[in-house]
Parts: sequence; C-alpha cells; structure tokens
Amino acid sequence: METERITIYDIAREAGVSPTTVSRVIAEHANVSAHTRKKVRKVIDQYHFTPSRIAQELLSKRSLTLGVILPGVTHPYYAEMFEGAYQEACRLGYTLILFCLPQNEPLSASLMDQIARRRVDGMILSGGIVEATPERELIPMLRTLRRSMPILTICPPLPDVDCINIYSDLSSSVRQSLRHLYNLGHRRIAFLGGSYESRSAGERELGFLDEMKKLDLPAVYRHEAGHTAEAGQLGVIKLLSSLTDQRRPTALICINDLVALGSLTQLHHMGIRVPEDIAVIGCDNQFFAPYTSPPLTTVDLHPAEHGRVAVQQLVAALTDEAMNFSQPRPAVLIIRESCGVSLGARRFE
Amino acid sequence: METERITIYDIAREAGVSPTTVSRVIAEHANVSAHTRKKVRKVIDQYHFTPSRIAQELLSKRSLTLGVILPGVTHPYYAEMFEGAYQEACRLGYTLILFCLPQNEPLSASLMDQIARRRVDGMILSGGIVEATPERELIPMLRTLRRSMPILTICPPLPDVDCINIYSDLSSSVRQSLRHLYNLGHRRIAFLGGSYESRSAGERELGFLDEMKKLDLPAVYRHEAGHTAEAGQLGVIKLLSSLTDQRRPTALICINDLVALGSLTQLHHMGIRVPEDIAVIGCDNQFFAPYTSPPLTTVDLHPAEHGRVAVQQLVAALTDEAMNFSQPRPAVLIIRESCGVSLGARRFE
DNA sequence: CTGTTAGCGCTTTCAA
DNA sequence: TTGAAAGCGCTAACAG
Repeated sequence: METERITIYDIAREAGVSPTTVSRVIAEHANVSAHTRKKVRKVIDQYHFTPSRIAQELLSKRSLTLGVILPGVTHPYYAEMFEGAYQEACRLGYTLILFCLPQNEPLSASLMDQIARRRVDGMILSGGIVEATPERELIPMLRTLRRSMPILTICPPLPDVDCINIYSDLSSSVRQSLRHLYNLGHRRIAFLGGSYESRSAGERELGFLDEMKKLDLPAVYRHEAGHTAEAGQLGVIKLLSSLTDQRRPTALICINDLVALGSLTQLHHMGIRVPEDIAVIGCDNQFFAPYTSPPLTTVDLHPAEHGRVAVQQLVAALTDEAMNFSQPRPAVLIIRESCGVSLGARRFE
Repeated sequence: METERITIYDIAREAGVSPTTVSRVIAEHANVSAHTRKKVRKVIDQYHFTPSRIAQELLSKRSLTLGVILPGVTHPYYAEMFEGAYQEACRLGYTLILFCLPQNEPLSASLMDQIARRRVDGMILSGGIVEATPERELIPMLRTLRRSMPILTICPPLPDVDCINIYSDLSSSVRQSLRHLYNLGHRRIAFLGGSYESRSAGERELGFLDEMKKLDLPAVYRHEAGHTAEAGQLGVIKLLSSLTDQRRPTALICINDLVALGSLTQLHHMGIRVPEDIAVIGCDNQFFAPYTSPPLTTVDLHPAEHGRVAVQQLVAALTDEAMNFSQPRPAVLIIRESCGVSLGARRFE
C-alpha cells in the first residue's frame, strides 16, 4: 500500500542538481539552462514525480481552495449551481470543496472548525444555511468566518455583514409570472409553496402580495407548503378541496417546479384540466419541465450562472481588495403550455 | 483581508508553555496537567485558534481526503451517489473532493496530475470515465493511479486492475423488468436507450438479449439512443414510425427514467396510450417517477447506498490491507402504473 | 545559471 | 509533566 513517496530531494539527487533547480524546472522558471532542464525533466518523468500541493500550500499560505456550503446536490437547482461554480473554479485554477448541509440544519461549530482548519481561501454559501437560519444566529457566525476569509452568499441580501452577495430577482420572478397570467385574463390567482421560514420564499411571497395589490387583485389564495412534489400535491388538495368550482382560482403559481409537478399530478387526479380549467406556472426551469403534461411554463433563475459568477467574484475579492456589493441576477419567464398561452387571452368570472 | 494567521507558537508564547504542550492539549493527549490544559485552552479560545490541517497533512502524510470522479451531479443518479458517499465520508472523518468529468471526456493528464498533487488518500471513480473509456486507455491509467493509492470503481467490473469494485446488477435489472412484462402477457418487447460505447449500457443490452432468448422471444425491437429525455423522445419516433400498429411492440423498457420520461411524452403526442397500448418501464427510480403520467414503473439501483459503501470500503482498504473484491448490489423493481399491472395479465397478438 | 539556507505550522521523538 | 530539536516537502531570498 505505502508507495514510499518520492520527493523533490530524490529527484535532485538523481539528477545531480539541487532541489531548488528541480523546483525551478517544475515551476517553469526562466533561469534554468536548457541542458539542465532537460536532464531534470527526464528524471521527473522517469519517477512520475509530482510536487506535493500540501507542502506548497503550507509555504504559500494559500490553498487555492474554495469551500461551498449547499443543502446538497440532490436538488437540481443546487446541482446546477455547483457545476457552474465548479467549471469556473477549474478555469481559475481553484478547487472546490463541497459541504452538504441539510436545509434546516444550522452551521454547526464542528463544521465551522473543519472549514477553519482546511484554510480554504474563501467560502460560498447558499441554501437553508443563509435562507432559514435566524439572523441573530447567522450574522455572528458569518462575522466570525469573515475574519479569516472573504465570503460570498447566494441568497437575498443579508444586512450587517461584509459579504459579497448574489441573488436572484425572486420578486421579479413572481411578478413576471403574475403579470403574464393577468394579461391572459386571470384574476383569481393562487400562490403555492415555500415556507415562511425561508427568506427566499418570503421574498417571493412579498412579490406576490405586492404585485397583486398593484393589479388591484385580492390575494386570498395562498398556501404555505414545502418545496417538494409531495408538498405540491398536498397543497393542491388543501387549496382546492374547500372551494366550490366558482370560487376556484383559475391560475396557480408554484414556488418551484417540483411543487408544480406535484400540483399537475394532483390536478390530473381531480379531473381538473391544465391549462383549460387552471393555468400552472412553476419556477426553476428544471430539466423535466418540458416533459410534464402539459409542458410546464416556468421561470429560469440560471443557477449555473450564479455559481460561475460566485466563484469569479470571490476569486476577484481574493486578488483585488475588491468591491463587496450585491448583485441581482435576472429571472426569465419560459413560456410553455401549462399557462395556457395557446388558448389566448380569455375572460374569467 | 490578510488576517495574520495565528500559529501554535503564538498560543504557546501567550500561554507561557511550549508549542508541544499546546499540540498536546489540542490532540487531547493525556499527559498534560489539568492546570496547564485549562490555561492553554483559554488562550486557544481567546484567539479562536484552529490548527492548520495543511501542516498536519504534511507531517502525517495522510490527507484524510478522498477524490471522487463523477460525470457531474446534475444527473440525479450521480447526485444521490455523491451524497451517499459524502455522508459516509463525514462519518468516518474524511473529506471528499469532487472532480466532474463529462461522460465522454477521457481522464486527462492534467486531471491525473491534479489528483496526484493533492495527495488524496484514495479515489472513487464512476460514470463515463470507467464506463466509456476504451479499456486499452483506461487500464494503464488506473494502474498508474493505483501505484499511489487505492482505487474504487463503481461500474461493471474491470479486468486486470487491482481496484475495489462495486456494481449494480444491471443485467438483473433488465431481466426483472422483462420477466415482469412477460408475466403480464407481453411478447413484443422493445429496449430503448443507451449507447454501445457504455459498458453499463452494454451489460443491460446483453441482459436483455439473453433473457429474451431464454423466454424464446425475438429481440427485434431495440434502439440505441442516448440517456436523455430528448433521446427517449427521438427513440420512440424512430422505433415506432416505421412500424404498423400490428407489429408495434406492446412494451418498452427504457435504459433510464429520463429516456422513459421522453418516451412517455412522445407516446402521448402520438396518441398512443400508456399502459393500455404500450407498457413502459424505466430505470433509476428518480424523484419524478411517481409524478409522470402515468406514474412510472422503474428499477431502483440505490445509488446513495453505492456511494456509502464505496467510501466505507475504500477507507477500510486504507486501514486494513484489505480485500479488493467485486460486489454486485441488488436492483429492485418498483411497480407503479406505466407497466399496466392494474390492467392484469392480458393476451397480446 | 545554480546552490545554500531558512522556514511555512505542526507533531514526534527523546531527554529533562 | 514538560520542552528542545528535528523534520514533513517545498520554495524564496540571497549568494556565488
């Protein structure tokens, strides 16, 4: 098992030069004669030598590693975010270490410790940790972390911490969906999903309420639910079972595509046609959205791009003593069939 | 930005002891008097000191880090596998570093180099890299890697390399689906998806062909396709468009749920009812399977468990000079509605 | 162009 | 019970 690790000294000895010279050859420094270089290269290749990044990190005091805290990658939204971040990190010569932290778990002391020990150069945080942790707990933790490295959060902006922040214009997302439905003639529009504990969900909720008010519509159809397909299914049951057909909403905005998926299934079970009887709009533009029946109208939040930009900004902050500002990223409505565009604008009672 | 890093020497000086003692306190060694320990602890806490894992790694020659190569985490199958591995790694005190390598990209020299430099303690490989790379290229690379660390592959077993191997019993997966359909009365059964370049796909293909032969059925309905929903959609078009209704297969086994999803959509477009006109079975039991219409019968391969077991085995190999054997993991058929059980066994011409 | 020296932050002898 | 010294593998500074 233990393949006695070869060091730069072994190479130096074997090539009859000093370790420094070997180091220079590896780093492709200019000040090495072609002859020496070739000689050293040969020995390096012969022994399949690769310098230890661990030693380099110790010396340079930079790990060229970024930590990422996400609720996990099982949710396609975060999976895409991670991959976007990963690509950009590769491009910039950084490595990512992913820490999965379930939505409702707080940033434990043990995780903080692990991060600190690793001496990562910076942290990217998204998901429940920055969405659902009470600010009175979260802010101090972030401040502590911030003392040793720059931090980037992907969530609605947080007050009183010196973090770079990237956020989806969630409010705009709901507003766009709402306006689209309004223009199609809908007036009884319901909002389904999320939980008031999540700041993102809250922001959408607020966007919904505010836009409804602007449109002079009563926002009576709302239902707190989770973020899963099952939650969508349950949500529809709760939302509709108590209502007569006359008072039933004619359109449904779901907090994400998973909830929309569950809703579609449940509506189908109940014999309610989409989009004829009720229009449905999701959010996230997940891979399955074109394949639901009917294909789901949704909003693309571009999580992969968020990830990419996050790494870019964080690395920039590491180099320049840079600007830590908040940046909203646009949300774009993807129109398919579940909203009923093909039916044209109609009049609803 | 640069928060002058505190070292064990700073703590030692401040506490009026030697660095050794501080080290001992941190490692919770026995041989420190209660008084000294308390004194040192206080200084440590005061300065929020955490020992550098980088220095520890350099000294101990172990990084307590495992590398994982996956095609990415965007595919839920691999996302689940990763999370399973992640959990187990946490439990055992290891960190995972994820390298995303697109399905059809070979293990580049640059990636090999990166892995070697990181001095990870072991590697877990799955996806295209071990599925689709020609063996004449793959085996030598694995051998090279194997010289410096234990390797675990999650894929059909590879010949001539000393790797631990975990694999889904893919052949059994197809056989189960096939037999289930057969018992329901189906005789014209089609197989859709995959590509002959992938060893997993090949194994399923073989399972299909072999089982068809055992059942004394002609395996005429096969179609190489990709692994995406779009591929499923296209596959159905190609498979059915040339056939008269009489000769059309009455059942369809898809290589994965994505392909099944695309197939369902396309069948719907073509006015072919599932399961009345054609039964459909997928594979992977992805989260959306209960929410397709009709709900998808599929096979659960338990990727998360694969991930967990992988880490467990690899860590075991790191400690014991352990057993490198191949382990098939069971595949279980999850029966929903797309296969038409509720219709009961029927007679097809 | 090349080599010597010192030190990154830690732990492990070994000695006191 | 505590500490001094050496070294993990590498590179930057400084000589030569």
